[in-house]
Amino acid sequence: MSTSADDLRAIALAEFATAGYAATSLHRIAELAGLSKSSVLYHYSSKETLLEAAVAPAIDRMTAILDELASGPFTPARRSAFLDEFVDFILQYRREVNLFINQGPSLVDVPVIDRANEVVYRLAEHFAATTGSIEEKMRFGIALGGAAYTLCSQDEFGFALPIDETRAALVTILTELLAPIAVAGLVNQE
Amino acid sequence: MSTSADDLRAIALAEFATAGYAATSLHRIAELAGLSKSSVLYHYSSKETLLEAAVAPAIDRMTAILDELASGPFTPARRSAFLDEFVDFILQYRREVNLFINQGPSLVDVPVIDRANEVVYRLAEHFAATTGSIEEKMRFGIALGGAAYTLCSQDEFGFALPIDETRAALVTILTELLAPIAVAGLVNQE
DNA sequence: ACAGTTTCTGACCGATCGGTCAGGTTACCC
DNA sequence: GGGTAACCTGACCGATCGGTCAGAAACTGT
Repeated sequence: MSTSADDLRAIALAEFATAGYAATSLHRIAELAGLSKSSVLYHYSSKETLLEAAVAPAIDRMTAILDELASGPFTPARRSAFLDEFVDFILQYRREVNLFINQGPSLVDVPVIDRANEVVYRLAEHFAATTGSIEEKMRFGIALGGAAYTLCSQDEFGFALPIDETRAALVTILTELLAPIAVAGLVNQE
Repeated sequence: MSTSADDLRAIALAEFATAGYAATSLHRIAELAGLSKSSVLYHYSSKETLLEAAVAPAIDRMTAILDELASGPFTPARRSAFLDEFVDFILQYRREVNLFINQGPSLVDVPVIDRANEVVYRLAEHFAATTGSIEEKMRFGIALGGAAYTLCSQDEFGFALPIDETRAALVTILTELLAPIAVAGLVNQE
């Protein structure tokens, strides 16, 4: 609600994504926000709560996209629309996605990360279903992990690429990567 | 030299790659090796030394591949041979590569990681040169980050895919992803 | 001006971190 | 068997971690 709480959320998200959850101390977050550590713990009762607040919107958004996707047949038109939505999602929530991809496995005991891992699993399930070959699984993994890596390393290297050009390139590359999977999911051809 | 030192190196590498360098304590490594924390510090004088021992072979190998690549013109035959070598490298050193990709930016103060980041930069330079478009940069990033993600999440999910099939799929996908860049690097066509 | 609520802070706590050190244990060599 | 070097350990250190708590400071409505 207050600006301090929102500031803390944004700062924590950026630090968690770039430096890592374990490597980011509450003192560091407080320092960046111009507050004391106690104030951080006033707005968020624990470090874990802060992580949850930081990543929950991204999980909710991705869940909504998946629900919408599961509500009807996977026609080519829907496939294309989904890819656009997915790219927008990755662009808007690149820090959160990077956090899930890079630190998800090492934060399994945190409930909100489990929710995120479930969403990733649902997404993988939709693309590769149960009959996915090894190459299909790898195409999906490379697309997801690769997109997350490239987008967040932009932050880390300090410069920001023009967003519309980035989006167009991402749609091109992901469409190319996932095309065989999407076709197989639609007509299940060998 | 001794088996303890090698065991520690292997255990530390696996833990650093999956749980993260900051999140892995010397006590944890010692526990997995069946030793005391003091014994770990007997074989490696610090946690940073242990990290260096764990990742140095991968950096040396990648440096050698890049030196060889820079020693002559980038003919199609060399391009194909390089891709094979590169895929073998990623497969053999998947834990190290995953560590560089995921934690490189957050470990900039560690000298050996700086060496790794330099190697990644040399690699990127070779592919995208100075004229690389945004899409070319992203193709390279997705290939590298995506391959590292898919290979290491295999470890994390507990099962290992057949290696020859994995290698074949990886060559196919990376060739497809990097083809436009390699061609541009050779003849610099628009 | 007053009371009440929100926001913020420093002092403090137990736990764990990486690292040091003195000394015990094992293995090898003559 | 004695010496010696390699290996291993528990006790300990200062620093930092996440988190608690009592209370100061600032803002609110009346």
